[in-house]
Amino acid sequence: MVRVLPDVAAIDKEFDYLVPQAMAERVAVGTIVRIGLHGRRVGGWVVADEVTPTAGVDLKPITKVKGLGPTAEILDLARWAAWRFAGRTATFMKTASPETAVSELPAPPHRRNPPPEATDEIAREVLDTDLAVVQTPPATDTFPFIQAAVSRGNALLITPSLAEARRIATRLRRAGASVALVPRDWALAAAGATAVVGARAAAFAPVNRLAAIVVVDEHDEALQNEGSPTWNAREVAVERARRAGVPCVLLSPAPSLEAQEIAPVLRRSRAEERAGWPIVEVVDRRREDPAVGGLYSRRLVEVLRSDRRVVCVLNRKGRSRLLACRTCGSLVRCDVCDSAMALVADAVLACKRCGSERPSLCLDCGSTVLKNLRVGVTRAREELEALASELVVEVTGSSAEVGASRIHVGTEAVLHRVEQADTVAFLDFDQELLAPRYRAAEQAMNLVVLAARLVGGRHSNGRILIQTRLPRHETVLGALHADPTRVSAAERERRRVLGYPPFATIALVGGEGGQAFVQAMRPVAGIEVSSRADGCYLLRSRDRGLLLDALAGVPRPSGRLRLQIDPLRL
DNA sequence: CGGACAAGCTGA
DNA sequence: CAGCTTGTCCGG
Repeated sequence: MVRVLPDVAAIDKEFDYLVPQAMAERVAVGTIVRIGLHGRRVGGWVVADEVTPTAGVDLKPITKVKGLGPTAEILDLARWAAWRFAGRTATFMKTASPETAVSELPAPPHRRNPPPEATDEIAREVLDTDLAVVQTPPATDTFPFIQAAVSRGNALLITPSLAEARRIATRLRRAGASVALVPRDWALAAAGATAVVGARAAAFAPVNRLAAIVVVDEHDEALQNEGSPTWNAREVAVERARRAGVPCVLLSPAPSLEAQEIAPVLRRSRAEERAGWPIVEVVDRRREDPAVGGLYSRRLVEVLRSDRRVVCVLNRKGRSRLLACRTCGSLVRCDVCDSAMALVADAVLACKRCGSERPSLCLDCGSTVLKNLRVGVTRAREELEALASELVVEVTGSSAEVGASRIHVGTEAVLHRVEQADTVAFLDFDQELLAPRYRAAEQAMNLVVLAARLVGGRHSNGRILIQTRLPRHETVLGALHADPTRVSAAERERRRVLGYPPFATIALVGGEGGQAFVQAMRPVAGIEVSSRADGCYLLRSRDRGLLLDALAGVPRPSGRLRLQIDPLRL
């Protein structure tokens, strides 16, 4: 007899089933089975073996053995993740399971000509520690860390995107390693590939005799699930390594505050750090002639008319409007929280972050004449084309293929889609800096990292042009000095004071069942509860365990419930 | 989640 | 009161 966790999102319960004699051999903890539950057939995972019968229930047999599933260790990890991110164990078991049924494992691949010994000294060193965070400049190769991990035995390599995982897999195969790219090669990974590589979900992938974990671009927000549960592969990787007693290395050009809180950051010398970043030029928009819309500085036009391949970034996603004083050029910002303000009614400004209002006038010079600074990518493309007297291609998330054009303009997506450039120009960096999100400064730095990768380091004459009205902002200075710690230093204090992650844990409770859920939670000292304008509830505690235990202790009310732990957008 | 069953609503 | 909708409960 076994205990089974059904693969039904809304049922967070386990049920006991009989194992028919003919199936007994193929059933163990983790096995994926089919069961009859309340008149329907559903899938599920065996979560316990040789269970003693519960009195007073007549058991049904398992209908079918579908195939191999996650190991008992991964099941435990899934249970931990369900607590850590206030989700369901089944959600994580699904992430940990193969896409299509695996009835048996292939023969374990023998370690071919052992991968070359890692030559990088830091790379070998960090794999001798339990947990390391390494600041790797954007234009430097992180492959030595991957090699160092693989040289220790079977390694798990987690990247923000499958595309990046594929690149790493290809390089490792060339180096002679047997590589499983998950989710596709789940069976090979379970059988014992030397390297298991994949995106976020790889944090739950099977690895036979795990020896090390490397998280590439630990700061990348793609490592966190957007929807609920908002689980983060970095956190899962750290926990998995801890449980397995193997080293875990977190790599990033701009380590997140979350990573910095779990281990000290290892950095290279200033000279090496600087060499790995491109030259950054800051254009102070307050001093610029407001040419066409003020978005195109003289310096930008110069670059556009040169022979350099240029990528222009203009994030006009979202509805937020940005205003500036027509007289002195200052940005209209909230006098309470410093966030950008929008015109909500005739002559009334409202802050998008804290909601405070004031009459529409410039606090710097008193002028009441403000201008809307928002220009969309489509308009910008036409204007850039006119300025450059050359074809300019627009690139957005959905738009067609990237052309052979010398100049591209687009939203953030352009940084992912264009493969190489000589200059990346942020037409309106203030929109990133002042975005009404608590992580705005860090997110803006992440864009600079993407831009730096596109243009390469100092040696390749890569350049980044930042047009801003906030030239003293720590993100601008951080980019200018090739020093991302400036951003984290400023950000750390802000978040500590305001009680944001990683110094507090936040649970955003929404959905129709949200209110019932919050009310069912009895008040706990140390957990602060507030309701928001959008009907969601925000729970905050400086003590993560306290909040997570409290959340786990509340029975889920009927109706949809959206629980997000430390959402990235807040 | 989704089937079962109960309670509520409608029209002849 | 049949025939249908809506709501609540609970699964081995």
